[in-house]
Amino acid sequence: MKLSEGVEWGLHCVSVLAELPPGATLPTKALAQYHGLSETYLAKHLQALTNARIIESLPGPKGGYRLQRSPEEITVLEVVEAIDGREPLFRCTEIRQQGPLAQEPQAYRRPCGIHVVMAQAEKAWRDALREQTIADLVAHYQHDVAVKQQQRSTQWVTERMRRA
Amino acid sequence: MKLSEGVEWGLHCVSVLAELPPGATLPTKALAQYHGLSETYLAKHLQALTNARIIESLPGPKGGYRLQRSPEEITVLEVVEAIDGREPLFRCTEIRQQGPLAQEPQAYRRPCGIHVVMAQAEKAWRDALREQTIADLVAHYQHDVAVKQQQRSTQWVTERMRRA
DNA sequence: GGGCACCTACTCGGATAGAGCCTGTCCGAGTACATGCGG
DNA sequence: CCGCATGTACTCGGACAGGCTCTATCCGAGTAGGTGCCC
Repeated sequence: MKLSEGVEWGLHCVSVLAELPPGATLPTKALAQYHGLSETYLAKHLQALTNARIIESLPGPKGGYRLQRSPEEITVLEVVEAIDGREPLFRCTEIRQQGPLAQEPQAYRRPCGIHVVMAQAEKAWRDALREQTIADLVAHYQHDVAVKQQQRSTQWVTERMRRA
Repeated sequence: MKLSEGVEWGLHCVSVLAELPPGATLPTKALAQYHGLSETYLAKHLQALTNARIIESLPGPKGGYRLQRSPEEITVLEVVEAIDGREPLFRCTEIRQQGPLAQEPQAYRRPCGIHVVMAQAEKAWRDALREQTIADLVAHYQHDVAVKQQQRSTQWVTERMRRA
């Protein structure tokens, strides 16, 4: 089992969009070039982020993508779920109700113990992702990366962004 | 993303084996019938559990599977990793080092912030699974399921198990 | 000179093929017992 | 009657196809601006 690679792309791209001036947008082409990604495939994931109300798109020659909310209001979990889906990692198929020892359905009101354990672990995973926001990722980036490199990045983005 | 369905099978089967008398074994056929599963496909997962040193196999007509350690010493995480693999859910491909803004490799000594967040969440998930053992699952089962049903189950297994 | 209609270029959006992993299956290697024979 | 060799049935182990999701791509719908024409 592995997460979709698009999750990594989405988190990086949302982080880049978080550093844009208010209202400004950045087209798919620039976002793809920034990290050396496939433009067409990235477009698919940006579409998923749009459907999840995380980013919004402006069509047309001066169009592009920008955040729909402030970075503090977007959790990492939202981005992961938008791209990878909201279905649980572990899906209990209730095999305890199968086989020669199966009882009538009403005998299984108590949840399956294995299902409970897996759900608890999954909740811990989701909680950890929910505690971190895009703003935290940006702060981590600004703290770790050299100022000069950040200025290069800002200039590169500024040359390709479209103002509101 | 979803976990392999074999994880559910493996956890249920290991729980059944945990209730066997010491030294007794149960063949694949019985384990598959118990939950109404495909015998041949379940065999594949039991093989993975054998390679992971969780269960052990005795060949021959009186052969079968039994736990290699006591239920208290087998964590849920071990079973999950034995069947689903030990690779991390999120694999950072270091796309921050790609594109026109890439620096020399030595500039990336600090870990990627996104990678850190995903790894922390994954650790929370694994920790939660590591805290629970097969013995806990069995205890949950014995607490929730009616005694009469447990007796039916024990009898069914006893008729098909092989003594040491 | 000003306003308007048209055209072009660029962007996003959904629908369409290919690769890799999970699912499902089969047949062969090895073992314990039952059986029949020889002593 | 006892011991042994053989045959058989049953078990696990690894190698072999099919389906579905993720990966990757393309073309069409829509928009903003530029341009040329008309008033």
